[in-house]
Formats: sequence, C-alpha cells, structure tokens
Amino acid sequence: MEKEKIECKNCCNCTSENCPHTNVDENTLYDLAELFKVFGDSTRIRIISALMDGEMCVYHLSERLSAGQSAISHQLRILRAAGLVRPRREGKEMYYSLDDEHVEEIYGAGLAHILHKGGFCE
Amino acid sequence: MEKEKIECKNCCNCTSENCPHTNVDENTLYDLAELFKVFGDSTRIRIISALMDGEMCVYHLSERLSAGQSAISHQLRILRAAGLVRPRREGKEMYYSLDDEHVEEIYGAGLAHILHKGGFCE
DNA sequence: CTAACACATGAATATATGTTCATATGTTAA
DNA sequence: TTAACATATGAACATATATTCATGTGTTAG
Repeated sequence: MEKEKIECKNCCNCTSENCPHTNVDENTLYDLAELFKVFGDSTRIRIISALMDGEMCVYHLSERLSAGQSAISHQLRILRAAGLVRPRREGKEMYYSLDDEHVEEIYGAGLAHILHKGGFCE
Repeated sequence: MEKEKIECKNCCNCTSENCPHTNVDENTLYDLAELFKVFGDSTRIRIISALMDGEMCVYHLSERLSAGQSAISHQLRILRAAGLVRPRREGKEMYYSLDDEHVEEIYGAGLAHILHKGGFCE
C-alpha cells in the first residue's frame, strides 16, 4: 500500500512532501511519545482539566485534587517542561494556566475516543 | 472565573449541560490518562505511525521497527485493549490496522503541538 | 498426523516514574 | 531583619512498565 501525498490536516495546510506532518522521523516520534506520556498520568490530566476552567494557583490545585502540594509542584514542573502550562507569579502565589490551544485539542481528541468507545455518541 | 455553557467541539455538537464533554467526571479522567499512557510509549507510537501507511502483519512490524516479535505482540495487545488497533487473521498471519479515525486525530493533535513548539509552523 | 511457521503469553528482570518527606528558595508583612 | 507563607526541589521508596526468554496456541503444508 503506497503512501500518497495528502493535504495536511494539522497545524498547517501545506501539501509539501517534506512537511513534517507527513514525513515523521524517528526523533519526532520519540518526542511525540514523550508528549503523550505527560498526558498519561491521572494527576496531570486532572490538573489540565482543572485549568480548563481558568488559571489557578498551586494551593488551590492541590486542594481541588486532594493531593499534596509537593506532588502538584512536581507534576506542574513536568507539564511546564512539556510546554503545556505556563506560570504567572502574583505576590507569593504562582498561577498556572494552559499554555496554548493545542492542549485542549489533544485533550478533546482523546476524550472523543473515550466517549465514542463508551457509546455516548456517533 | 465561571465555566460557561459552550458548544461542544468534539465528537458531538450538543450544547447540553450534561454532555460528558463538558462535565468530565473523575472516572473519565482516569480513563483518559490511561488512553494517553498507551500513546506515551515509543514502540507503540511507532506502531501507530507505521499502521498509518496501511495494515501490516506482526512480522513486518517487528522488522520495520527493528524490535523483537514478542515485544511487538505485547504492545499490540495493549493497543488492542485500548481500542486503537484491530487484528484480522489471514492464514497464519495476523494483520493489524488502526481501529478508527480517532487514533489519527489524537496523533495529529499531538504532532501539531510538537511541530508548533519546534517552530515549524504557525 | 506432524513439522514448520506466525503469533500470543507468562515469568523474570531491569528501568522508569509518582508520591512523600524534608528542606531550600522566594515573597510579603510587621 | 525576621517570621510566615507559597512554591520548588532533592532524595528515598514503592510501584508500574517494557523487554527478553521460554513456551503455548493456532494455522497450514506435506
């Protein structure tokens, strides 16, 4: 089965054969796995879910998730390193928010799969 | 910051307040993390990437990924359990293919994030 | 039926990872 | 400056997970 040149449906609309969307090298696949690994933890996905309601400080996150402050901080560090959340200091507190729209897109795509398998829609 | 009723942009177009897309409970978040965990492994994401070119049998997968047959089989089992790939027997061989369009959507959403951070586009 | 092949699976091992505890850093109020 | 607070971080420990090896199951050719 031959791979045909298709229109890229992701972040760009290019039809170039060299578009990294269609020609994914091993390093990119590794990075991709690393990205999904970040989404693949209960605590982190709950943080992401919470931040969809708006920015929140560490204390409130740990309160909402009933988790230790240290655990939340550690996970926020990982989320930050992956470019998924962004901190903003205000006095003593550190407010975190989702970094860009991709986070919600990935989350939404995963959720659609779960709900589809669950038979909710489609 | 109040959560306002928004139009669901995922698998359905409902505006119901009870739509699981907007009211995600803890169990669903747990399932979501489990799903991303499946994407969050180099071998599995490489299998998914390979299957985007079309169905493939276990032997050819292990050949293409330079991995052991057993390792591939173990990972295929996990992908199957998550509803991401589907097997089809043909004689002695077992051909695997991506289960539905969500797999490519999740993959694409993640890839868009990687490439965006890498500065390729947007 | 039997041998050969393709794939699946269980056990074992090594590695990765999340949480906790203790402590460090940074900020503000007094 | 000092005390109190919010967050970050390092070390240690427990758990989860991916691969390998050995073997089991299923299919086909002879």
